[in-house]
Amino acid sequence: MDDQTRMLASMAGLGGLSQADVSDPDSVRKQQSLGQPPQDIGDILQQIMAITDESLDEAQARKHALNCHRMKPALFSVLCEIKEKTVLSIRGVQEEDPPDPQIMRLDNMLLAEGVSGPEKGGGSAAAAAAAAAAGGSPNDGSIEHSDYRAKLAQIRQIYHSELEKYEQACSEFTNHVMNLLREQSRTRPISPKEIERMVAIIHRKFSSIQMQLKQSTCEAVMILRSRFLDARRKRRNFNKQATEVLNEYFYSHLSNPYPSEEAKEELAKKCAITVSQVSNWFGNKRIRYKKNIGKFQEEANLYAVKTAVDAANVSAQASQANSPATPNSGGYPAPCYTPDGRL
DNA sequence: GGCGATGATTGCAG
DNA sequence: CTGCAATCATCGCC
Repeated sequence: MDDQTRMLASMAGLGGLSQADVSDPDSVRKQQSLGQPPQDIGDILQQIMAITDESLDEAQARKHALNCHRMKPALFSVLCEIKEKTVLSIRGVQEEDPPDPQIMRLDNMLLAEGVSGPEKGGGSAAAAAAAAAAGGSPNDGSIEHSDYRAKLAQIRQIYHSELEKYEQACSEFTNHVMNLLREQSRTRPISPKEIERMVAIIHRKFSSIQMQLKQSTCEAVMILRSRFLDARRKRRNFNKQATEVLNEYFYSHLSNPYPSEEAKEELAKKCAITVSQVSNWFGNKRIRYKKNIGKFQEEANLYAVKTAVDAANVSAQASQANSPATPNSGGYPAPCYTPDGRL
């Protein structure tokens, strides 16, 4: 016990004590017994600060001297002994870290979105499923789809390159620390278990950084999805032919512009849009027509003429003049040719 | 960029 | 559920 104390005391003042002092522990004891500290703390600090002014060679020489010190093996064994005792208490603190549920959630989502999974298939499958769920129109679906995939691939690429960078940095840092610890284990006792623990700590730190990366990647994917799959955002005007077909039907049924389910299906097929899009169109058209008949007058006349011509063609073929196809009783007011555009 | 047109959504009534 | 009315969000022209 007394020997150990003496040795530790010498160790503590090693930097500041001369070789003679160290080799004579009694001198330290004498100092202590007189109520004086082994060495003034200011001196020690000065010594430490002085190290930064030393050249690397000097430091190396000092280190070498320390390693070759004749007291070194003895001190080392004492430190090992003390370490052995303290490690026992540390061991209890060690916790087995279970897989973080948040990381698992993020991983699952990235996998489902095809960001972290295999290169092909996953992403497009997810996009296809999402597009199907959104009920995208068949005509522009492929364009949207490829655009979505391109963006997703971009996110995927950034994610993987960042992940690789983090992993590389992690392993580099781990190696560096391990080398440092191995180097230090020559002068102080460091068990493999401790190195392992340090590596685990480093990995935990890096995995928390990775989690941030995963989190922001998930956010990016969510934003992408909402941008591309929100039907309102991906609105495309119907093509000219589709609008013409719909308008033709609307103005030729102005008295009752409510297509039956069959008529809607027929129109949907003709226009290459969905039935609900046909319903939307008619809903919008009715309300907008009613709100401002004047504005639609020209259009209405155009289609009235068109249907009349069509009807005339049909009747000419039948060698019979029929009435126009526009019945007009009890429905929306039909347009007329007033110069001020009012009815 | 402003602005009207237009397809989609939402909330409500019947 | 359907239709209406208001509103949103984007398109496309100037």
